[in-house]
Amino acid sequence: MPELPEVETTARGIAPFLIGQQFTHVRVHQPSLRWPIPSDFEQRLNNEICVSVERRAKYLIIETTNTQIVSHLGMSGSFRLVDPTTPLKKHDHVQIRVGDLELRYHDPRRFGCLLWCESDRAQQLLQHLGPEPLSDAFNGAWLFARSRGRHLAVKSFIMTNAIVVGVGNIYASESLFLSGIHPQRAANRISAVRYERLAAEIKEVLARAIASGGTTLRDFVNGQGEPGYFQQTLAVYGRDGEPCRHCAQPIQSRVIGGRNSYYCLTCQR
DNA sequence: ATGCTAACCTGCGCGC
DNA sequence: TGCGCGCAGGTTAGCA
Repeated sequence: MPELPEVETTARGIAPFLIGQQFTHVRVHQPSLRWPIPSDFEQRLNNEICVSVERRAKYLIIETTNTQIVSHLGMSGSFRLVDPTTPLKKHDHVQIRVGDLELRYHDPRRFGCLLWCESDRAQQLLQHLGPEPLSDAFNGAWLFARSRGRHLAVKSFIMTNAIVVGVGNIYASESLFLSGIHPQRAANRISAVRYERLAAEIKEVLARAIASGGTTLRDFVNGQGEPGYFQQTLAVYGRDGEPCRHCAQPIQSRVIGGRNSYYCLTCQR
């Protein structure tokens, strides 16, 4: 599930309950994620005081007095705060007591990770990340400059983390629809003006999704339900064969860069 | 360098 | 009801 808005919502949701608190009763039940949870995770994290919880790209950075954790939720990961007496669910891989609550990392597909920030692996993951989509460093001029000489489909281009972070499969389709750009168009065959529009739509759609996800923060405490943004009306994603909300022509779908992609043949060129 | 594919895993929904 | 198949929000490794 996690696209950038969900990671941001997670960070904002858990931060107030973690910051200033001591981590105790740290337990790892299943270390084999995308990369193994370090063997000293329990021992080294136990009794640490949480200092901050931040998001970078789709990574969560949890800082304590003496160390720093980098976590990615992969395709199916989530952090939830629950009452410590709540029975463990299948695929609850890590539990950390935080005051009166317990933080649990849950990840059925195990594509996520929990790493020490200073590890070679974590540094490798973080070092080539492009600008944050909601920052001023990300704009149409940046996309235009970086796309010269690139022949790949624009959808694959904006999903490349070295270009811009946090644009996942859902919001790539959505932002291209909103900017009237065909997802298959070669990245270097799009004008500066159209990239200006695309950058603006990426910011807009992500900001809206974060605002909508932010309405369900309490879900992180009682551990129920999914963030609300996912219920928002999507213009094209997953609407294969349904009428375009703009022109009523059926929404098309095809695989681009190995990912299913949705678009309107009439509205997107 | 660029760009494409396979791979990592489990769960779910669908057709039979 | 059960079973097999295809597909799923991400990202890296490896190969042309």
